[in-house]
Order: sequence, then C-alpha cells, then structure tokens
Amino acid sequence: MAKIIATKNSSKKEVIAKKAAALFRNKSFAATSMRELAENIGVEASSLYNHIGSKNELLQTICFKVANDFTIHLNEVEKNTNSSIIKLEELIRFHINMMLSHSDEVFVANHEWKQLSEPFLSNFMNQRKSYENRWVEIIKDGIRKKELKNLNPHITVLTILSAVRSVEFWQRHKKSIESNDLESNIIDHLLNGLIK
Amino acid sequence: MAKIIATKNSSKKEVIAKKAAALFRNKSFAATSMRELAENIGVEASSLYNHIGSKNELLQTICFKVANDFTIHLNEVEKNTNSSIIKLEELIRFHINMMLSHSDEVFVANHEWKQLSEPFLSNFMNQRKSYENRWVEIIKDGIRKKELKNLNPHITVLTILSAVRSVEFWQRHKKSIESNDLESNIIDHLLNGLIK
DNA sequence: ATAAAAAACTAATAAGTGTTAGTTTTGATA
DNA sequence: TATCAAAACTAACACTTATTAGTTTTTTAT
Repeated sequence: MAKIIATKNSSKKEVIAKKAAALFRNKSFAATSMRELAENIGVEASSLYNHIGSKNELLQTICFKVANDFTIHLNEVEKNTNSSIIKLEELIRFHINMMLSHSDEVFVANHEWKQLSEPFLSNFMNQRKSYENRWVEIIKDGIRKKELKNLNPHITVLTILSAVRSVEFWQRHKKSIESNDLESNIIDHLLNGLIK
Repeated sequence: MAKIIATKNSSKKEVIAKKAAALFRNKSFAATSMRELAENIGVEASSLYNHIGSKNELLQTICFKVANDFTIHLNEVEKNTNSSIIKLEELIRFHINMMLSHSDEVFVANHEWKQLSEPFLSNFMNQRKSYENRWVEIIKDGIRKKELKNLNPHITVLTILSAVRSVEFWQRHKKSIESNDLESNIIDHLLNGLIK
C-alpha cells in the first residue's frame, strides 16, 4: 500500500501542497486533476482527502502562504529607517529570492489566484492592493526626499513588480545565465536604467 | 433562433475567437467550457463547430496571431538603421500598444500558451525563443556601439519583456492612471532608471 | 498482543467535458 | 415561389471531474 511520506520539515499536507504547486504551475490549476496529483504523490485520489479539505483549499493554502510571506517582509522593511532606494533594493531582492527559492508557489500565486473561490478571491485581491499601495508610499517618500525621479509612483510600482517576474522566464534559460548576475542586473537596470 | 453576427470587419470565426480570448483571459483556457463560450455568444455549443474546428484550434488562432504580429513588427524594426536605443524604444512602444489595443489576445498568448497541444506548443516556444534572441542581438549591438551599459543582454531582454507586462496590471488601475503616462513612464524607467 | 486511530483502499455518485450525428430552420439565389 | 446550402438546433456519446461512503489496512499506544 502506497503512502504519503512526511519529512521532519514538512507535514503530509505540506507534501501534497508542494506537489500541487508544481503541477498547478506546469499545467494550470484547472487542468490539473486530483487523480493526477495523487498519482504524482503515489496514492489514490481519495486518499488525499484524509489530509486536505478540497482542491480549492490547496490553491488557497499556496496563494495565501506566498502573500503572507511578502506582507511580513514588507512590515520589516517599513520598520527600518533606510533611504527609499535601500528599501526598494531590499524589496526587489526579496522578490527575486522568493521566486528562486519558492518558484512554484510564487508562480501559482501570481498566475492562478484568479481561480480562487469567494471570499478568498476578494481577500487576496485586497491584500495585493494593500501591498502595492505600501510600495507606492515608499516611492512617494523617495520622490519627496529627492532620492527618486518624479515618475508616476503607481506605474513605477507596477513596472518593478512586473519586471521582477523575469525570474520566471529565466528558469527557462538557466544554462546561459548565472543566478547572481540575474539579481544584480535586474536591480541595476531598474534603479539606474539601461542607457550609458 | 439565435445567431452569430459577423460584422464588416470580423468573420463569424473572428467573432468567436474574440469572445474566446476574453473568456480565456478571465477564466483561463481550461476553466472555460465550450457551452459557456457559446452562451456568451448567444448560440448552442454545437453550433460553434460550424465555424471552428475545435477548442484547441481557437487557442492556436489566438496565440499565433499575436506571435506573428510581434514578429512582423520586429522585422520592420530590424530593417531600419536607427540606433539601438531608438529600436528598443520602438519595440517597447509596440508591446505597450499591443497590450492596450488587443489586451485579451496578448494576455492569452502570454499566459495560456502552455495549454497548446503539440506540435503547436513547440512551434510557439521556438518562435518565442527566436523573437527573444533577435532582441538580444539588438542589445548586444547597442553595447558594442557604446550606446548601452554593459549589462547581461539576455537578462536585460527578459527584464524589459516582463516589465512591459505591467500594462496588464494597469488595466485594474485604469481610473487612477492615464494611458499616455503609462507609456512614457515605462520607457523612461526602463531606459533611464529610477534614481535621480 | 490488543485496542484505537490514522490513513490507505475500492466503488460509486452526480455533474460537466468536448465533440459528433442527425434534423430543422434560415436566408439567399434562381 | 422553389431550391439549396449555411448554420442553427436537439440529443447523445464516451469520458473525465471532484468528492463521498464504506471498508480494509497500517500505524501507534497501551
């Protein structure tokens, strides 16, 4: 009889969620069946329900874990009294590192959140909007202190948050690009621009 | 009896593809049923098959139309003898305008291409890789001519192609951001950076 | 070794899937 | 007005879906 193997660091539920994140990323949430997930883990589909509530709950677990990680880090950054530039650099660095260390989960949170059911969908969107607004405040502060150029803060935030997702593409190019280069290049590009 | 209404500019097949793009964008390809698509158009699901071959074919139509539009524009840019900076600016501008004028189709091509079936999936990935490589050459040329900083050209391309996708996010913020600002801000940010 | 709890299994449910076959209606042309 | 093709319809197919019920096996604790 097959078994779900919990490790010291991950409960059985976490093992399932981890595998689910990988499948949701590669095939999309809707196109991944519970039978397929079960097969990847090595048990029957119905056995999963001893450990999880539903397929939807798996998506919720993944999305809110990621959202909370980002929120917690932002709390830390806001506490410090660094310049806006340092704060932005820390935030960008955290995004890049999260995408490298939890790539499946972050991908799913970025691309499959729309499949959340209510009220989780609304919660998620609100949490995201609040997160963006707090970035905007950091940028506004930097403009006020003449540290940053007077670009539109909302657009700037959206541009940065989009740009860091290049790490997703990078996963396809791993051979030709070093991971250290990736981080420094993106930060340099976004902060200092491309033109000599 | 309900009908699919073709206009002067769009055949019935194009009307279906347009509506499909909107649904595939908002619900994902896998989560959109042919019955749902049909209902949105105002006919029965089986009636669609008088005009299209399959659900998969719809996705192919959408994805390759977008891919070809980008390839054709890149051909034009390469023909001209402008500086690399002007070329990049033209390319970025085109991306932004495509996302504004064909937002559903571009979104689907960006996010749902994984659901393509073979051999279309491989074709699409190859076309995309070739497109990226031609961007890389433009950047390399700019570095050679001392127009651009010596950043990693691959990462630079990925960063730009990611960053322009901020237009997707912008659709959620329409009220607070002008579309003109959007274009100039993104270009300024990506070319000249954020720091004063 | 025994009893209880946890977690696996098989089997089934009800609903939904893309698509096809066959039929009827529609709209244009002769 | 009669004819014919285009395009709509209804009904059905064969399959897949998430999830539950009921049962058996495995693990844990006494």
